[in-house]
Amino acid sequence: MRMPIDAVYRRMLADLHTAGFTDLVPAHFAVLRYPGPDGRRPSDLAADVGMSKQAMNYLLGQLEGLGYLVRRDDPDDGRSKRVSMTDRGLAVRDTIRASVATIETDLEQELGPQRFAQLRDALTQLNACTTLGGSTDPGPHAG
Amino acid sequence: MRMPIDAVYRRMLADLHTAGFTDLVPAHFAVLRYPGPDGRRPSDLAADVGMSKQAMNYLLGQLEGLGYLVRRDDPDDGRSKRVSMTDRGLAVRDTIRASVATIETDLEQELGPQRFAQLRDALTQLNACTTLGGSTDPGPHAG
DNA sequence: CACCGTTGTAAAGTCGCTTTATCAATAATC
DNA sequence: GATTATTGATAAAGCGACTTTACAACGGTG
Repeated sequence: MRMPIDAVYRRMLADLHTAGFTDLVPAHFAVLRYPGPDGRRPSDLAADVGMSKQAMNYLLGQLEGLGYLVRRDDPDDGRSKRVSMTDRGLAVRDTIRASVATIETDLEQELGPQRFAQLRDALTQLNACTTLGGSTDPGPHAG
Repeated sequence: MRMPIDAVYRRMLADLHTAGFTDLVPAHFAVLRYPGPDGRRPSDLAADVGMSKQAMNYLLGQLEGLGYLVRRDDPDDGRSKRVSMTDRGLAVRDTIRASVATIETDLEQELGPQRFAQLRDALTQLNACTTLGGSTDPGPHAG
């Protein structure tokens, strides 16, 4: 189970690199994932991924430095900020979506339409079920 | 796809902790995985996991310090060493196997026998196929 | 206004690695 | 048999991706 998902991540990163976004590293997927950070607050993004605000802000700082997004003040709340994707950031988002689409097509071709649908449904069900339960909270442990 | 496997890892670690092996951390799974390090050489283990010999040796040093294994000289090759699991190490191996068995049982109960078998087969096929291809070589990148 | 919770962030530390560099033992070549 | 290349382990230093701790700015509530 571990190998296929690792392969998917490698493939996505490879697609991004060949598309010219060579400055992205795997850690950035914590930000650049569905539904994307555009218009959202750093704290909320951190909560989504299950890591600290500081760690998320560290990644956001990197992506801002690379020109993928900017953090601007929230007009409605003086404390908070809002992430706003640049054109480059939107291009990355589109590239990721295209990559995922082609990967799914490849998987469907490998497994056949029926088995692919079964796999998708099974994983979706596991996502929602409580059997594997457990919080996304990383808990107190360094590393 | 990512969420279920993360949940499995958390569950395995939780089972180990409740079984009394509270000093194990996720990184140790790189060593304590099928088929286990017993009788094997550090270099080979590193190659299996796809990381450097130094990193593997770092983990082996931790596990040796915790009393899970020892590194003794290879009688057939003066350069190399062989990993030998202690009783505690063997107990961990058994605990992991039991944990995996119960997790699979739970998944089978959640999905039903047929869907569980389908999931297993699909993932096995993806493991073997070249569509997702790509080497396990981490390549030259720090992180 | 005083109080408390929240947001962002700065600083320092930790962990799990990688790269680089030795050193010893073996294997290959002359 | 001496020299060179390869393989194995491992120490040292460094980096990336976090964490914990600490704090200042802001906002809602009494």
